[in-house]
Amino acid sequence: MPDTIRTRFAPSPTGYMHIGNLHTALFEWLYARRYEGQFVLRIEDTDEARHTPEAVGVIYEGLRWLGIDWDEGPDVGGPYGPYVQSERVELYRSYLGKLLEQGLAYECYCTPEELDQRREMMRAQGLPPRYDGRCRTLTATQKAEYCSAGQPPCIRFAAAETGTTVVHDLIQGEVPFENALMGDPVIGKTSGFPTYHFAVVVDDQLQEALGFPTPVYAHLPLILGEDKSKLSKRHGAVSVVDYAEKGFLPEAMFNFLALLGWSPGSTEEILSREEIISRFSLEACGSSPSVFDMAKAEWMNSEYMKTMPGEQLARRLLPLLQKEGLFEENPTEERLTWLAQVADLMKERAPLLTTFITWARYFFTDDYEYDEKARNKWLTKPATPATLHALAERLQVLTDWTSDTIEAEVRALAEDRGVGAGKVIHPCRSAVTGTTVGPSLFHLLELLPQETIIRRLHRAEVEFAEDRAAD
RNA sequence: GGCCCCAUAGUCUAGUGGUUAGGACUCCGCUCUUUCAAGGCGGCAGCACGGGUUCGAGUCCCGUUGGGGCCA
Repeated sequence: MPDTIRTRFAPSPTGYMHIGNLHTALFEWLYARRYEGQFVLRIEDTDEARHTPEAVGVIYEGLRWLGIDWDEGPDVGGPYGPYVQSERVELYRSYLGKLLEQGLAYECYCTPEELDQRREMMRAQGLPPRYDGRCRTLTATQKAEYCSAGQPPCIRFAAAETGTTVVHDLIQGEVPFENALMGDPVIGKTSGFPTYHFAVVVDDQLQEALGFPTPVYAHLPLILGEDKSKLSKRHGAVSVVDYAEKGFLPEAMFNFLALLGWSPGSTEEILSREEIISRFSLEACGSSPSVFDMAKAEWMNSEYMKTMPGEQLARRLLPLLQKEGLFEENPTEERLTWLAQVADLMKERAPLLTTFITWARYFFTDDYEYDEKARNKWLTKPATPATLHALAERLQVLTDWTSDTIEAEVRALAEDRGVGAGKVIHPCRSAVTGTTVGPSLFHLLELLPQETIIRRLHRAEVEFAEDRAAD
């Protein structure tokens, strides 16, 4: 075991960040933090065709969203830079050259068509389709011929043809590979770029050349979709921004992902970031893939929302509300305090920030729908318009707008009419919020301006009185 | 197709030879409340299969099946 743990996360900048990649990054980060080592970010963009600066930004954002920081990386630098592979091509080229010189690699002039054809033949014969190594033994004259024909070679590694290579993996155990089964892998493309595999190996092994111990691998199990196949785009939301946009709190996602493939060894489920770091270990990581269960992820998110102070929750809600046009761009301190009160009142219910906003819409606008249950069960009842009218008249004259005074009026009205309080409460809730569910009615009324409530009561009174007249 | 890894309820998992197999999500009841989408209480449901080893196997070994990964 090396004295200093160094873990590396090496994503390709593909323009979006998969939640499975984030899971991998999290575990590597946890391991580094647990043992006070370094977490290194390296961008693997040797696939020249597809890297853009924005795509690298997506990776940064995904990691930052979850609260993962890196000790070395393209933007922060570090002693073993550069940390973007495309900036290291000269380095890889020099290693390719070295291998060629030593006869450990050779130039291969086979065309993709020829290779395909031969693979097909081998398959037809029931043989494993692997490169037959024919270019290994090309003579100088043959090479010259190909060259003059203008055909650029790729470079292959002359792999051992017998024996077994054993890779030690901290999670998967000893993983032996039969050398005979593997063809000579391409390590340099015809374009002169190194292949992904070669670059990775050079980068990892370079640490050894620089006096670090041989890198040790730990292959984490993958995340699967609900149908148990590898999580991919067709499973719907898989990119990190999708979860952020859905309204997941990063701390909840952190907790949830940590528990996917790792267990603290107890029955605790809600664990803080610090607890997770201090209790993390590779031994406690499972080695079988696990399914991403959205229902449980939402449950965990709701747990975090419930325990979060309203003030803090309000800050998370604010940008989403503004985006929906439900909140002003430059709110006053007073308005933020009010939002915190709304958050406290509603946070028991919603599983996500977005559902919170949907469910709490009536706090921010008069523009909400009456849902089916509110209409059928209360609003269209014959007595309702009169009840709403009477309630509005009583509430209108209140000089002190608090849940207590409101409750007193509501109950007094019910008593006057000789009905249970529910006969006033339910129509009122339906009229003022458009729905039959929600928090304590008197507390929610208290948080809305008196005139807003009066207006909404009258509006519903008129609308449903007319409704019946039209029938 | 070859090689490797894995296998506890629908899902995430605890469990390292002797447990009534524990927890959580989901689902379903009941209950409280002015409502539930919240709270409280309860329930359904699991060691993939077949052989061994052992006094005794979820736990160890072999095979089968299934899933996943890597290679091509």
